[in-house]
Amino acid sequence: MNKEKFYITTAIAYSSQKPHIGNAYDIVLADMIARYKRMMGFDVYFMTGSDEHGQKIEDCAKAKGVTPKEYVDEVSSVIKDVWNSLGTSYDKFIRTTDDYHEKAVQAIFKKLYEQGDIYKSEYTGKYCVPCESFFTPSQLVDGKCPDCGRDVVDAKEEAYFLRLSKYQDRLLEYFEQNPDFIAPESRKNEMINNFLKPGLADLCVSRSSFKWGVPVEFDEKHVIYVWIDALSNYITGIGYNPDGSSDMYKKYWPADLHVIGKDIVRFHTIYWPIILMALGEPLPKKVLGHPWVLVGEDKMSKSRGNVIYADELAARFGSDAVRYYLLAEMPFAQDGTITYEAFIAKFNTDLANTLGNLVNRTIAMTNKYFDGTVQKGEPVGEFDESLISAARETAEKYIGYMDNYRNADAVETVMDFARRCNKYIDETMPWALAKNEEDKPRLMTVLYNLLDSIRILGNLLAPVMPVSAASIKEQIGNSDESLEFGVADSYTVGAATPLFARLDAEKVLEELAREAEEKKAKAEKQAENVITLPQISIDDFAKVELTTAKVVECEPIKKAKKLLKLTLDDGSGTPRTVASGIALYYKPEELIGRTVIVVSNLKPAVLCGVESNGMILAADAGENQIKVIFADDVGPGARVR
RNA sequence: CGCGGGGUAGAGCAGUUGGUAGCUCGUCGGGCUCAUAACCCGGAGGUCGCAGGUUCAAGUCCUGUCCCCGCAACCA
Repeated sequence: MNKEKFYITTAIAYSSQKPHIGNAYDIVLADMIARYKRMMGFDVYFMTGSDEHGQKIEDCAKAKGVTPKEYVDEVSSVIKDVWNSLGTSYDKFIRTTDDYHEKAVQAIFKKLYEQGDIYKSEYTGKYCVPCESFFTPSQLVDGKCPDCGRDVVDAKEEAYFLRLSKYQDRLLEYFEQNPDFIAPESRKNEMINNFLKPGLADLCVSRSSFKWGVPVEFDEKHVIYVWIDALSNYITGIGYNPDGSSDMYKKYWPADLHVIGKDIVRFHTIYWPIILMALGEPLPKKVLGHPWVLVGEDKMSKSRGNVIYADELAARFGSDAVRYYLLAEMPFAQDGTITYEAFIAKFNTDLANTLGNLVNRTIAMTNKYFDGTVQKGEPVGEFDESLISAARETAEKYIGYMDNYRNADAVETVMDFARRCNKYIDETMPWALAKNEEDKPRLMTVLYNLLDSIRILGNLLAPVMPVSAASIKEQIGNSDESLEFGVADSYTVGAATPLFARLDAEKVLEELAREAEEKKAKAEKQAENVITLPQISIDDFAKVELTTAKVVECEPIKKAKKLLKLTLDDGSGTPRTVASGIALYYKPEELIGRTVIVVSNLKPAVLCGVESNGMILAADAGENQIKVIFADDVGPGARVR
């Protein structure tokens, strides 16, 4: 018997910091699919890992005073711990610092270079001589080096480029021939319209401004662009090497599914296929770009202080509950939301009340009325047919949804069946049957029907909640994995132990609020110790010319979301135009007539088509708040020192 | 006019090829007692963003318009 293979991967987690629950959704979703495919008889290989190179990591390590390798060793193990705390069943955890991976990436780069898909050219940009660094125009601060503040010069640097343009048409063709390649479909349109149709510019695939990466084998002052390095994990992890691949690679590639976040769809549906085309390897069958997990309305971010970590949630509520929430609550294409309130509500209604209680009451009755053992009876009674056909339909619908990766719909279908089972109890009223000896056979049939339904429920839920599914099997004393009704001859149940204990919402929320307070206090303490800029002399400060100026006119800049165009009277007689990124915080009319402080000797710069001569002083007043510093009691044109 | 997605009961969401607007939570009322104060039934609650159009018939197709969210550019 030759089982069909199914190779599934997640995005590898970037090892700059501990992953939050949004990052964890990626692997939980992939894990559900992997477990489901195993259940359906596939030979599944499930890979995840960590992405450990790049400038950001080099910077993080420097800030912490450790080597990059020490830094990623630490973070990578944290990532692994978080994944494990969620009971994910990956077969392999690849690290991009693994020796074989780095060697394979070098070989890939070399092969592409030798066949001309990667070529050496020049990268033009702004260069700071003392810092020996290149910057893009957008990285510059006041037109100067963001690191040292000195002038930058136009300069060229040699770099390697990947010929994306050469493969553009072939990729477009592939999209057309494989309409299911990108899911959801809206993401596909975005890629085609935004990137493919305007034309692809060749991608710069080497860096020489930092060292923490895979060196180009034949030109060691360059390191390979992190995305080339990271994407390659999908093939190097199963043994690909241009100089000779493993049998495993031949068996599993191409991947059946890449599960990734919607933010990196571009890399997986444009760059990655092109790399594979250039290597002469088949393309993955499908890329699933899932939405994000938001906290309330907002994106999770450390600076907002609203980060929820999966492992902490799992420690408190259990890994199954976390998995259940993510898989049941996340829409297919739109961003989903997590809040503690919603989490607790879902936990209580679905897991404790509907499912847990169903299992509990059924087993309790089996013990109470039959000492734990019931035989299969004739399902002839009223309501039986309806229950049994519901069981069958549930399995069918579930499979249909799962095959299309509609996880939330699949879970919902299963919970519907659990509700149907609860209804069956009310319909048949076992407690009434128990009162008459002649109804005992009927009562036995009812309980058997319930137990067999619960068995199916457990099996369907196994990909979502492996721990609870195992507990259900144990409690009903049957581990038959068939999804068909009536396969068991009899049941001998164990003791009834609640699957999920109801949560006292108020109490839990209070506790969480208290802990959040403590955390915040701690974070603030740490914030006091943050590294500030190096000290400067009074002469340095004297280079900055600050002047008060009255806002004469103010209007939004059409093409920009965050910019306001201000016309200022700075006492010089000629109006001064300044662009300022405060459109989200101030309306034009709020500023007209007020006096602000402007950095008046700043080099002009063009922003969204507007020439800006100077910069308004404003304070970052807490999260997501910017406050302009006003000097209304001083007239315009005064020097500020 | 940069590209894309969305606006459906108090909240969160479904609504294939146009044909009586559904689900979960919440809410109100009722029932039951096997069970984790759980379970079951019923009611209330929606001009399907707005305005036009096509049609015997539109949440579903077309046009215009407003708002929200991503991506891109820009946060001097």
